[in-house]
Amino acid sequence: MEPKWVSVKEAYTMPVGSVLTVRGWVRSRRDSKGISFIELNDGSRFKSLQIVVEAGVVPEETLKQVTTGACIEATGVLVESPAPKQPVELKLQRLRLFGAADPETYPLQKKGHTFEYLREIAHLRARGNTFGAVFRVRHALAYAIHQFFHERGFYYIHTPIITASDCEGAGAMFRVTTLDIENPPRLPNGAIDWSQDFFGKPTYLTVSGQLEAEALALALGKVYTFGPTFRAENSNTPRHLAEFWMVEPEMAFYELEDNAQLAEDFLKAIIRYVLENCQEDLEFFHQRIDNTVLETLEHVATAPFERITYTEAIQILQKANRSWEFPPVWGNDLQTEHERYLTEEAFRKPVIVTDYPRQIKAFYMRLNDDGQTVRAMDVLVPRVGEIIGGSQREERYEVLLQRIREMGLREEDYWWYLDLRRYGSAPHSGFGLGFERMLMYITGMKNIRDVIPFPRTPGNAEF
RNA sequence: UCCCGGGUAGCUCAAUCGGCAGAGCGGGUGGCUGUUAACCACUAGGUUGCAGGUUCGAGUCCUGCCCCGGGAGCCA
Repeated sequence: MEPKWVSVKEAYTMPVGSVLTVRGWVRSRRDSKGISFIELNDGSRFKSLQIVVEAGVVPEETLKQVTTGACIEATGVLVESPAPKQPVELKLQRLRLFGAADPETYPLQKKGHTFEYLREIAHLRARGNTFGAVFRVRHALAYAIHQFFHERGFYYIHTPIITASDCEGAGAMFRVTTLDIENPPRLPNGAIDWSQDFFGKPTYLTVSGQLEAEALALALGKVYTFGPTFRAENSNTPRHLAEFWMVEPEMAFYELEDNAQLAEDFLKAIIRYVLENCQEDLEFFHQRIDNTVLETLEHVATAPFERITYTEAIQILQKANRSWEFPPVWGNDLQTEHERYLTEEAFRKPVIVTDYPRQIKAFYMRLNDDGQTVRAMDVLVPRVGEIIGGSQREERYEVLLQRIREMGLREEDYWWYLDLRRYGSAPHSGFGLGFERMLMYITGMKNIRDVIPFPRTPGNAEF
């Protein structure tokens, strides 16, 4: 009978004496006289499995090809390791080479590389410690998000990727077209005739599924989306991507306070899940990437978030004994330096800021009775800044219509969105979480391009 | 898009005032009975981002462009 093929992760749980087969990629090989050691990693966990090759077990020509990056199958007996660095190791009986990796050209070395360099070889970087850990945590976080909402009675819905509304105010959009851009059909006046395009009108990649999610929330009660989102802004920062993933819950009958409470419970729950299920990877991030990660996560998972209004935030900033590049003034949006001060210095924990001036927020946010502020909320966290943005939505038809008009938006583009207020309207709220920003926060990674497998940024769509 | 900083061997970096382009790691060869970023010896490896200019002479100075990073804006 063939020995059982197991993952490295499974191998570590099997009893000494088991005969088994593992398959994976060689991290390194160390030779001594008459004995070789292979570090084999298959991505199933952070730790590799040490394979011991005694003289004569493998032909020398084969062993020579077992270099960093090569893919092999190893069959042998699990034995206790005499060395302290690993409890068990695999004493090799049979080796099969799936794919060699020419050491003269293989771009990954045993030793560390800069993240900038690894971005140029994104197709290979997941084979290293850091990116293997990032992508395992990425999976765990996605799973935790679905689990959180499912357990609370939310439905996972899918909103369109292609949209015709270009006026949500969330930034520049990517156009989607099948027209011949060298020679588009034109109207008599020379303008491009979009009625001949695939959808009969100009279309774009979505910047948010929120408006459609509201429609579903006003039928199913509690829903959420978790999908790709696109922004064509020429943003060149460690916190922005042109293509990123966003989680957007939307709840009927939730007011702003319920929304904020959900956001806090949500962040705490998904952090707790990762703390409990990704210990080995998190320890790596703590040791090698950011030595504050573990305390920060433990703290956020337990300590209550701070809640202040925008007006209170401005007062705190104005009283702060320090100089600002942009002095805080009521009516202006909070600058990055302001957000960082609030969350990193004033409170040293996540802060939920609510009730922003109406002029600086989107048309769909519910107007407060003061007529000056809207029921918006941003969740700010140390180092990353704004990680969640949300609001209670304006459910009053007349007020919403007036807001659309005063923002200079075209009423006819929002006919169905207004319909939701015309027929069976209800108070409702929701928010958006930047999935990659959450991953940055959890892993301590400093650049958003290093928490997504193949980042899309201005000038870069390789891979 | 704006403001800074950078681009030299496969990788990470050094090169004084403008004067012979170097090191560590990685690779190759050999050695070493249990290694852990193994170790020891030897060895190969260069269009100094691209295009011009100044100069007896440019990695170094000047101009333009490209790319990368940090900060800002926009936002999640």
